[in-house]
Amino acid sequence: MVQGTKGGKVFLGEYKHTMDSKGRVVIPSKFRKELQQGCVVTKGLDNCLQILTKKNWNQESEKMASLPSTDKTSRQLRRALFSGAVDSSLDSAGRIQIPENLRAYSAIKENDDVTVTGSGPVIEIWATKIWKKIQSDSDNAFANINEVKG
Amino acid sequence: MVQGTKGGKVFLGEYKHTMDSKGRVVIPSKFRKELQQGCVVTKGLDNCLQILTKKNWNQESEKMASLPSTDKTSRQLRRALFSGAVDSSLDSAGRIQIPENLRAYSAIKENDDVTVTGSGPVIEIWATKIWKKIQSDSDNAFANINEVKG
DNA sequence: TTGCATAGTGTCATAAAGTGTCATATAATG
DNA sequence: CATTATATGACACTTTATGACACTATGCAA
Repeated sequence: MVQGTKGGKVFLGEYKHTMDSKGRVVIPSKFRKELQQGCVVTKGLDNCLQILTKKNWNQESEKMASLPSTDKTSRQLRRALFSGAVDSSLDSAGRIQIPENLRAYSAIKENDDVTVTGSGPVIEIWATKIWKKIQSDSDNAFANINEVKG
Repeated sequence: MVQGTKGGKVFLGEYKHTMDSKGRVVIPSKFRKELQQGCVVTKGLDNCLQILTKKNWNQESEKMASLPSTDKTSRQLRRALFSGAVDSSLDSAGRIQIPENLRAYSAIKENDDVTVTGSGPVIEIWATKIWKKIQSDSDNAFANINEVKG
């Protein structure tokens, strides 16, 4: 979804947190500066959530908004993109509120362990359970590539 | 039908409510500000209802009005748009009344579950039953695109 | 017309969800 | 180790959602 954001911030790293009893998740302090001006949370692949800076979101969504809604596929894309997104911002403690539908999508419940990762132009939020599985897959793929190359 | 509202409010998110016993539906608080000055409810495609801000409605209806009435599809679209539309507004509790004909169109009955979604320039109201189906279609279309894009 | 039924509107009380703030615990940094 | 920053939980507070109920308007039939 998000790609080729030339010159934009690159988010790196992996952080463990928990969702609090009110559905909030702490954003690692290293990521906060870029999100101070507001951010958008959307559904990502493999049940993760993505946090985009306002700037990245605008780039993505403007394409969508201008598609003709007479075309069925366009309508579907638009609905998926917009209905799965939320305007958000950090509170004074550096947290964001995850709305119900996105909590359901990501399978993160109150008090669950959450992994927040920097993934280049976007930040991803995972149920730690799911992240562990994905990570081992990714690591294997990475190892295999290096086997072949090296 | 509705598209390309550059710079206008972009509605985001998915909210679950019910229609009350009098045919009213709560509008999520995040959407209310833009509708305070009045709104228009129309029939949308795929059995949803759409809520447009006054501003968007004016833009749309002007486009429609200017379509050639020699073209059959244009005439049909125009009739559907205008005859299915109602001027409306939020009550003091943030709800709108859905008139009988639109309830029938959208298959939403008293006390039914309703899903309200932000879909960019417009707000859509769905019978939750129908939304669930539409959503999985939309999500699939969306996922496919992202797979391809990488 | 009067009375009745139905649909719609407005308001309130309660419940639920979300937000903000603070105190303490933990970790990071020099 | 001392200092600072960050994370977490607790709690108070605000906003929003929901259902109930009374009131108004409208149409229909006796």
